[in-house]
Amino acid sequence: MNLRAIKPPHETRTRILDAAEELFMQHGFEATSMRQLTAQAGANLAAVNYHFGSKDALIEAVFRRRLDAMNAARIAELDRMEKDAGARALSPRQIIGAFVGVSLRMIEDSKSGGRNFIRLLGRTYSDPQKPIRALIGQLYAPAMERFKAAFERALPQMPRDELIWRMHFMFGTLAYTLAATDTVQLIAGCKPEDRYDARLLEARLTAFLHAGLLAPLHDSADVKKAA
Amino acid sequence: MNLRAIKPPHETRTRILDAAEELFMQHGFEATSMRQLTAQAGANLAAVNYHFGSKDALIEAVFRRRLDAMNAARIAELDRMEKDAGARALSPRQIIGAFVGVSLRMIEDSKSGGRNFIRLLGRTYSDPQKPIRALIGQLYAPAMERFKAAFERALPQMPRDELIWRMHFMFGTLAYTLAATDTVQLIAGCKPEDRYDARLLEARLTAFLHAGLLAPLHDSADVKKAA
DNA sequence: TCCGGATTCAAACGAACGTTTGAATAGTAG
DNA sequence: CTACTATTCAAACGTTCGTTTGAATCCGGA
Repeated sequence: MNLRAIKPPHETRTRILDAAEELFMQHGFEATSMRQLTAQAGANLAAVNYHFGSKDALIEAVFRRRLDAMNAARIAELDRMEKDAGARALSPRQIIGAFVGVSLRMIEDSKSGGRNFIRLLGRTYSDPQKPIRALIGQLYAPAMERFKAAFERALPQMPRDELIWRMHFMFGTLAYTLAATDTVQLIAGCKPEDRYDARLLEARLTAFLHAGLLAPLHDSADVKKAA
Repeated sequence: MNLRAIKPPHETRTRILDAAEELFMQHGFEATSMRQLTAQAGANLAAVNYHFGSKDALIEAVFRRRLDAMNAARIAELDRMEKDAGARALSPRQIIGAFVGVSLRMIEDSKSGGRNFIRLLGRTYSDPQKPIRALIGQLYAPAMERFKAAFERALPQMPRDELIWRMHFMFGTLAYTLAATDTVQLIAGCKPEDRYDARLLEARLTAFLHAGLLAPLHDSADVKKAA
């Protein structure tokens, strides 16, 4: 009977995913042991292998649970804005907003544990393990294509390869900002209480990314000068 | 006798550091075992503990070997430029160039293994292990202070906290760019042969960072609109 | 009530980990 | 050559890891 969804909808499964999200974020994948993880989830050591098959499969499940929905939300916001705009092209600022807004709104929701996931995600973009990055890349691919197309339409005069690099830079800035919101204290003794004012952070980040995306094109003189 | 510096100047030590740099970059700290590491270095398994004391101490040594020199080079370049400028203030572009130039020049040098280190460094900024990030932060602190002061002089009209965040964003963009120069292929089927044209990358990155740093200040209307 | 699949549990497995040990070797100063 | 220190080496240590096993327990449907 696959009616498990009615009464306890994978209660243990969910608790394991939540615990994994938090511990993976705090300590990383390798440094989080199954014993530590199942203990935090209030489950038996064997529960992970029973419900997910292996630790690697659990890692994948942690990302699939949230990332599909996140990227679907991004694409939906883009669709909605394009429908509202009718024939007019979207502004770069709107497109950026659709991309970073989803992440930053999730960071505010400390209830459902979305914050843990966002920080975990930011870390994982540059994870040394190739299969993990491959998974992330695969889950991101559809949204990436969609946003690339939107930017190309909004910035028809920008060379294709330049746009790709600027998207790369923007993506990196977002990833790092999400992953290392505590590192900013290293730059300055920043008061930690306003670290998570997501609206202010969104305004700051959007202003930075927007300006970077629309930066004047470097000319070959710059390249020669840098040599 | 501590004349070891004449004939074989810590030959084994150096080989271990080189191997560690490469393997840590490829697989991360935890996923790199001492057996794998010493095998690649052509040394005995016990050599790491003999020369460094422990695996953690080796990790620290890997960063100390390069990071002190890197930040000294950054500060020296800043000093030189300020001396050349005399009473005039440095331009933001010059300061950015001093910061990213050192990293990007190191990525070209595939001979001494600097490239491995740069990519390893980019990854480590967002390493989940707190002591590792603390070490990096500590090694970076002097240069960070120096650059913050330089930016404050170049941009006296910019609010202090805004500048800190923009430095944070710039730092993140650089870190991610260094760490994930292969991820750009996920955005588009980028030809891998020009991935490491460091001069072109420096021009692109500098243009992006410069525009982001000088972005118009967001006003409170943006924040309200984003809500 | 009793059955049968789903889930939980305690216990154990073999493998791999970082580290330690004590003997063997290399290389130099006296 | 001898004595001594620095280094290398093979072997083993105890621990922890992810996973497996087989019995115990839960629980809805006949």
